[in-house]
Amino acid sequence: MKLVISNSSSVPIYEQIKNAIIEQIMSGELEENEALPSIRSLAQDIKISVMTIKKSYDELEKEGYIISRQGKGTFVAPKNMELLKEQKQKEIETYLSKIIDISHCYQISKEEIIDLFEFMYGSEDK
Amino acid sequence: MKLVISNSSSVPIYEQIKNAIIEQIMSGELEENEALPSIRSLAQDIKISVMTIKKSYDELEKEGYIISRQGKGTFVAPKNMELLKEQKQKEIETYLSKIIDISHCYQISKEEIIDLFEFMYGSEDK
DNA sequence: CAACTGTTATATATAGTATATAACAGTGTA
DNA sequence: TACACTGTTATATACTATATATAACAGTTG
Repeated sequence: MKLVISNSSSVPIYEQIKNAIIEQIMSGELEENEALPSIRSLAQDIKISVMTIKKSYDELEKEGYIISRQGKGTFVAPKNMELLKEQKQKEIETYLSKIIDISHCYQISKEEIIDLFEFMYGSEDK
Repeated sequence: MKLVISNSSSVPIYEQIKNAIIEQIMSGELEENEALPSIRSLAQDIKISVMTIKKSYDELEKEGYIISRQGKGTFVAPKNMELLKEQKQKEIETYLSKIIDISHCYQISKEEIIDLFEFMYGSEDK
């Protein structure tokens, strides 16, 4: 499993791992029922404490992305991705609404924001 | 001074105070050179530690919104339009960054978001 | 001097994050 | 059965951010 973790980021390591795994599940890189690396092997692989991996896996399980079975391993859960995507779309709408409020207030054009968005979209680390 | 502070919020209290004051400065509710409440009186008013108010004021001063004078008090800094613009720009960037994180994580394309933005931009009340 | 301002220092407490180590428990296989 | 994997739970330590409390210090004004 490929994971790029930054310990200088303000985003906690366990959350970086969590997000990276969600991303891989959403992209299909990790398929339904596929086994994730064991917490010990992943911990050793990316030089992170076992307990930190455990925390990531715990939250992923609580949110329904994966399923852990003692003695067997951890697996990608079957999931309705369309529903998840729609939920996240609503979250995006909330942020867009705030941006629109500000831009109206300060007469910032639609195009300016789209330009900024495209610039940031391209330059942000994945 | 009216301030609504939630101690259950994940946003630190000192930051809630900071944001509330910035908002009042930008809306004109607090005018240039107007005196802010003293750290002790504000602390007593909203039942918050003096040091927490101090931290809010310190950051506001460091960012150029207010000016503190030992023995005299704390005052709204002369308005700097560039500063205000930059503040709003940063706010927009924060929201865009969150949107980009989600879109990367959930495989939502740049175009989908731009389409959604343009639709919302046009249909929102002004 | 008294009563306000802000400033600085010290100490304590709690929560979140991260680590290390150890023991416990379930699964599969030689 | 013994072993080598899984995940689980518990304990301890450490660092940081946040928040509080208290005290002393310093400048301004009446």
